[in-house]
Amino acid sequence: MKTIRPFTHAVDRLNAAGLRPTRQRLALARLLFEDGNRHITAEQLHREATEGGVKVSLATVYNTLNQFTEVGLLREVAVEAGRAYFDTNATAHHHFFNDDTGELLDIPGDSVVLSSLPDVPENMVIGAIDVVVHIRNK
Amino acid sequence: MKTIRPFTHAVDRLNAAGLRPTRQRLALARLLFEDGNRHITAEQLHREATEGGVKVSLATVYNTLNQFTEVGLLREVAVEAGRAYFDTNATAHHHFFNDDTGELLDIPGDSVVLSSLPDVPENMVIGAIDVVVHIRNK
DNA sequence: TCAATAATTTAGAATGATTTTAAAAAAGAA
DNA sequence: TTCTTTTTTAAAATCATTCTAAATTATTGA
Repeated sequence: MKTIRPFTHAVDRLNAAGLRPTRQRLALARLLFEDGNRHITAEQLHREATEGGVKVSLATVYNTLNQFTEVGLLREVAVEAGRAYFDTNATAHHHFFNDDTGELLDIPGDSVVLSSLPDVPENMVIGAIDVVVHIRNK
Repeated sequence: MKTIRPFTHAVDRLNAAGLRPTRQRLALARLLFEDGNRHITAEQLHREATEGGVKVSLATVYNTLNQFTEVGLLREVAVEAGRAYFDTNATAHHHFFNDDTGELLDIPGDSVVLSSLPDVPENMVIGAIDVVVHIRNK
């Protein structure tokens, strides 16, 4: 029996996105996508790559995260001024943010629902809607 | 006829918050609170003060915004990595963010309602809930 | 295969926002 | 006043991120 696993391989994702599968991009894509959903900063990903023996510069990590975001492989989440988080789940969903630890967490499924939407100012359209639920230790 | 206007005077706000009403804090409090709700960055407030003839350093503007936030006179809103916005409406409410202009706007009244809340992870409590509706020109 | 061309990576400099430092100035208490 | 504490400040330091220009790598076409 064979399970359908779209984009199992990093190289497929890159090809589908029209990005050349370079050594660095492949290695970063593997770290990002091969192990379920992740929430990560550029520094964190760079450290992880370096510790895993992948030689890649911090500038390339930034470039790559931004490129992946542009083509829709990642979503950038704003939770704190000063730090950018990237989420490997690019579909619409919301987040817990642990104010104590700085950890970002998906809010599962539809457990947050916006029951009404505001009137949007004249000549404007709604893009993304971000809900961040700040949590801390009891 | 006399309208009840709590905290009309900056000095009252500072006293109530236990902050010494220094020249700088008073001037900044007036700019922030005497003219309806505002959404402002440190740089913006510093420029406004300077242009208005108030001599205050950028470091003091940062200090003051952080102190006001600590005592609950302001609320910090995270909409974009890299820039901190401060909102003079410290009560629970939500925001439009204009991705084109970087302008932050209150969403009026109860026009956004969260109809259900997610289960919070073990031993954690919910703090603030931030809803940011990104908008852009049609 | 071998240039020629184009895209990518990189180290390091530059930028922008914010914080820290240590000293001077201002405020409150005695 | 004078003493003590708090606040302000300029300047340096820090942190995240982007830019630059050169070196490397990938792709294309003969």
